[in-house]
Amino acid sequence: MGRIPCCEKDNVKRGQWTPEEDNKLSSYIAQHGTRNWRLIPKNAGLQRCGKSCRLRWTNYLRPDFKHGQFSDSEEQTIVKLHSVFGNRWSLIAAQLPGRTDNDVKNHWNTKLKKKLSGMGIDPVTHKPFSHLMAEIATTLAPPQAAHLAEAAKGCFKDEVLHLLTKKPINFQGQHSTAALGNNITNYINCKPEEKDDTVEKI
DNA sequence: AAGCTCTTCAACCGCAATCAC
DNA sequence: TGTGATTGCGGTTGAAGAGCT
Repeated sequence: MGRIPCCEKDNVKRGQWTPEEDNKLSSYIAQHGTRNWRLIPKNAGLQRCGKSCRLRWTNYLRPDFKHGQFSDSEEQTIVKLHSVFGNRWSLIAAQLPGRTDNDVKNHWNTKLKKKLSGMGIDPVTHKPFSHLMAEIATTLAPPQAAHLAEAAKGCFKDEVLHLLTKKPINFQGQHSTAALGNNITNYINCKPEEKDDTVEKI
C-alpha cells in the first residue's frame, strides 16, 4: 500500500524549468489563479506535478518575487528573527516582502551561518562560542579544560582560549536572544542595551 | 588547459497540518 | 467525526558555475 503519490511519476518532467514552461505556468495562473495545484499542470499543458508548479510559482515566478542580493537590513532581520524563531523559515520570510522561505533558508545556510561562525558566534544558540566554551569548561577538570582549549586552537579566537584557561565564569546573569521570549515585537522594540550585540556585529 | 573541489541555489522529498466532504 | 485530498513546510540533494591547483 503506502503513501499515495502526489502525481504519476512516470509522465512527469523533473529538473530545471525552461522559459517556455515558465511562460505557460505564468499565463495560466494570470488567467485562472492558483486554485487546485493538482489540476494546474494538466490544464496549463505542463508535464509537471502540481507540487513542482506551486514551488516554481512561489519561489520564482510570482510577480512580487524579489530577485537579487539580500540587503544588510534584510540580513539583520533574518538574524534577529532566527534567534527567536529558529528554523521557522516561512515565519521569517513573511517579515521580508518578496522573499520566500526557500530563499531565506538558502541564504542562511550558505552565507549567514558562516558569517556568524566566523565571528565566533554559534548560529544555533546565537551565543558567542566563548560563552559556550566557558560554560563547558566549568564542568571539566583543569586538565580536560586545557585539552579542550588545545583542540579549539585554529577554530576560535585567542579570546576563547584565554577564557578556557582562566577561572570558570558565571554567565547565568546574561541572556541569549533566544531567551527573550516568543514575541518578536517585544524583542525588536526592547531597549538596545537589552539586546545582545549579535546583529550589530554583522 | 584540464581536472578537481567548493559554493550556490533551484528543485525535490516526505511529513504534518489543514481542508472538504 | 472520520477520512481522503490538498497544501505548506523544512530538510536535503544535485546540477552548474566559480575558483583553485
